[in-house]
Amino acid sequence: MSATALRTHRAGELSRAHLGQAVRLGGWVHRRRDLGGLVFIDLRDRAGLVQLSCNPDWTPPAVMERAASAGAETVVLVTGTVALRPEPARDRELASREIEVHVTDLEIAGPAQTPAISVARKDKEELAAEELRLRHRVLDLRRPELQQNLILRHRLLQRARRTLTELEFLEIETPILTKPTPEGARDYLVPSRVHPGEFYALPQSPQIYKQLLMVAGYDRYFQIARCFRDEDLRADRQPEFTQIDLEASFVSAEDIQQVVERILVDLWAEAGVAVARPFPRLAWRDAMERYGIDKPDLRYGYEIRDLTPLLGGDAAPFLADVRTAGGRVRGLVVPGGAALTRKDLDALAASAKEAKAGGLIWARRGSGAWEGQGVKAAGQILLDALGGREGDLLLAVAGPDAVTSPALHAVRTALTRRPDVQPTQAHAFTWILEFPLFELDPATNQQVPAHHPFTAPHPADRDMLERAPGQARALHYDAVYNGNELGSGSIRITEPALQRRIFELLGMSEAEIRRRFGFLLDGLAAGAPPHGGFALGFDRIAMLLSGATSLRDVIAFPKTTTARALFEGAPTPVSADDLLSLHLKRAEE
RNA sequence: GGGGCUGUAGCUCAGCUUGGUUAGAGUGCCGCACUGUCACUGCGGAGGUCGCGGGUUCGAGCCCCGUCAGCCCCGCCA
Repeated sequence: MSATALRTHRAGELSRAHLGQAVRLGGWVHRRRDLGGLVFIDLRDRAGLVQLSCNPDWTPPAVMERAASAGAETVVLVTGTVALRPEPARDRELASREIEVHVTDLEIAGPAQTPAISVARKDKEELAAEELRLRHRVLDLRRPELQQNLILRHRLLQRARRTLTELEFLEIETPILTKPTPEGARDYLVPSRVHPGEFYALPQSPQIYKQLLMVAGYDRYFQIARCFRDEDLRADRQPEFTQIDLEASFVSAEDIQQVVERILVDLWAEAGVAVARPFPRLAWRDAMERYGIDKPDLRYGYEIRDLTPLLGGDAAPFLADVRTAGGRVRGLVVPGGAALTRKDLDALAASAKEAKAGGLIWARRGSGAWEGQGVKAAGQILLDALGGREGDLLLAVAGPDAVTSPALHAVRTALTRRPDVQPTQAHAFTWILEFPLFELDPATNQQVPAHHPFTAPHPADRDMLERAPGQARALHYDAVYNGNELGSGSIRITEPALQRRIFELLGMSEAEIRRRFGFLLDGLAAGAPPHGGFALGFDRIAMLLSGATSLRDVIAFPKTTTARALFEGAPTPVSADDLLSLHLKRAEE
């Protein structure tokens, strides 16, 4: 399969099975070892490395000379014979260790300047600075690690396509030049040349299109969709990213979860990891109560408990104050945690304070005696009530849930990162169900959709929409893996009247609803089947499965944290003529 | 929008704490030698606007201010 007009094999494919065969290879000079009379070259291609052996016994003088002069990263075309290496010289490092290629001809096909960053790193040689790696991206992409990441990414994409196709999903593309929609993030806008003053937007997701495909009767849709959001970036966030986007008709939330579980199990299998189904399910409220976060890492224990009812009348006065103010005291038990040093405790307290907690209360039981801070009186009662044993540590935070949840999540995360802490399982998937339909935007004190405005309310909470919208649950579910949100989905609103009412609750006028979402409402009015769907963050999945720590290591040409492309140099200023033809004028400062 | 870290040879870094002779190391690069190496080895050599601008000082890689770039985090990302 790898044979072409110019080569018979890939270098990395050669093995003992090819002994004695005449081969022709094309690849890059990874390393060269010139012993004077002998020259060895490690030849690299996407399949791996093979050693080329140039020896006057089988290599003509002119070829010896060319081999000796081929610098790192030069592209060479090689003719030779696969041979067994001399016994003591067999290298255990290379996949093709037992064999080498006796070179009879070698041409320089693509001379290379001395590489600005090294592709063939020595043992322990540090990676070049990321800025240089991005600037010289072709060289960085030659590194076997990045090649492995992108090869795995390819296999994951193909596996997702195969699974979805087996499940009778149709891959349908949707527009990239689309209509600005008031989703959460800022849009990337594209000016129209033929319509002065008008703009397309790049899609933040194909959300409305996929719902309209359901209305159009396509039943099950998927797309490996590129999405664009003009927001500030992180290690796990790029301005353009890829989702495995899907939608299906005549389904319940459970149906969608089955499909997503199947995809995730197949993707993890593709990466060599077996995971069991079904995934555990956790209501959003319970996740917040037990872990303080809507994407808990279930590889670890340290569940959060409500200590408020356990506090007797002798509780410290400030705890009583918290209680009367409607807050609670919540905490967790660290088995064996009494061994933590004062410095460890200070570090944990710092993470709680960074999450805006007033402070971290602790109590520990050493050999018989109780020590503590803030809850001296209550510590023993609490630990006893929680089943804490000698050597255990109690950590607690007081205040409203909005304070204690993030603080205890931060404490719990800090605990799990301690080197002596072992996860109880390697791969912990979970579903988070029944998210709230709305949440309060702290900046504007306005009701905003927790997910997006097309999410259906929970049928049991339908009457709460008017009475207490903040209490209403949604048919919205997230897939969570080891504390990472992999994706999000929901059952959608299909009644035009209800969809209209949701828009109103979000503060939109009739005219605004018409202008922004008229095409969706018209679609729903055309006979909409019940439907719902999901979107998986594919880059993040590829990152987790390849063991990378940044999305940039699973994307061929990524952007920097300021959304710049250092390799090709985008964005870039355009000429006055270009602006003019787009009817644009640069705003004066 | 805010906070933090980093920026010295092609690359990776030391030097900065406490300002003072000619800014070092490893690697890469160039030259010479070398017939079984595999991080080849040995000898020799070239290579620096110390990110950029300004300031303090007799004197700045080092101190101060500003700025640019990369990375990490908060806000933001339905």
